[in-house]
Amino acid sequence: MKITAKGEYGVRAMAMLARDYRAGPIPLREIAVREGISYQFLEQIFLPLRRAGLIASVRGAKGGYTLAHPPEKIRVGDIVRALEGPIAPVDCVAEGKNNSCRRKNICPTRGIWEKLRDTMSEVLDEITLADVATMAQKTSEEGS
Amino acid sequence: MKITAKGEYGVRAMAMLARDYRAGPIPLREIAVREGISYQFLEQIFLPLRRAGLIASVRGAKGGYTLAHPPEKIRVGDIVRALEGPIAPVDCVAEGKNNSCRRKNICPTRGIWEKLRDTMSEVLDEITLADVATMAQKTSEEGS
DNA sequence: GAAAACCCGACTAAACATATCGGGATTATT
DNA sequence: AATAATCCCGATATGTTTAGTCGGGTTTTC
Repeated sequence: MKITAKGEYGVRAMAMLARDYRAGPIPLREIAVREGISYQFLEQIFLPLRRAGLIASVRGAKGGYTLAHPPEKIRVGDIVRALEGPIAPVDCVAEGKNNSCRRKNICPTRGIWEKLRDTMSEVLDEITLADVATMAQKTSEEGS
Repeated sequence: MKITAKGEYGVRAMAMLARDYRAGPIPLREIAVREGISYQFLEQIFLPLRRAGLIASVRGAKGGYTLAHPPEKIRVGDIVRALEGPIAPVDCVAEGKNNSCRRKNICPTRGIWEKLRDTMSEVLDEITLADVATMAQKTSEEGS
């Protein structure tokens, strides 16, 4: 019932891009150092994020990555889906895979997983990167 | 973001025990056959369920398993926790592991996972085995 | 005492997660 | 034009987890 390191790192990295939005592209190496994540592993994470249209890249010297949209337009659910695939507690109720399970009509537990899937999606789609930035703000104030 | 086969099979098997509650102990072999699950794998699943006090076993010939409590007293969340451990999308916010993460106060993403964890717990704890039996009833009526 | 059933640790093959490696392509700066 | 910074990306390696098997034990009924 866990997301992978890719998902976790991806959300953290995107949160950083959100914080520094409009500051020009940030090189991946810097993100890796600041978050304490392997540079080469982060590369693997940013590839699908770019292909999903969540980030934009600038190649060459002085290049790096920026959010492809303002933070309030990017939902945590988008990031998780790009890195982990469709949200689903069990395969047979995966988002976008409707009606494929042949036991659909006789499976007594299907309803559980559908409800769980929908709730998980809702939570992750309700939270945008702008919200994450705000939450971080609040947390560090409390923390001091 | 998926539960394992143990969790899925466990919930299915418990749903069957709920349906046949008060019919005397059901042998594991029968459950395995009826659900199409390997008998030896099911054994591995029923051990933690018993240790968690969710099922009662009767040894010897004519033995088998029954729910340890009425279906309406057993929550799907109990089953999942017994088989998968604490509910948590990431380790650092695992149920029962409060305050252990040292980045707790500076982590901008912690709030996401806490909210997701709480919502997942709520959903799974809201559904009892009695509800699952009812849902199955409804589903098969629609299906025909 | 034989058969039915639970009990339970140890093992294994395959899949998955978490990286690392090696090099190529693009662009800013000098 | 050369250099350095940076993204691009397939292949490989390593470790862990999952899903399932094996082999034997214990308890109880008939």
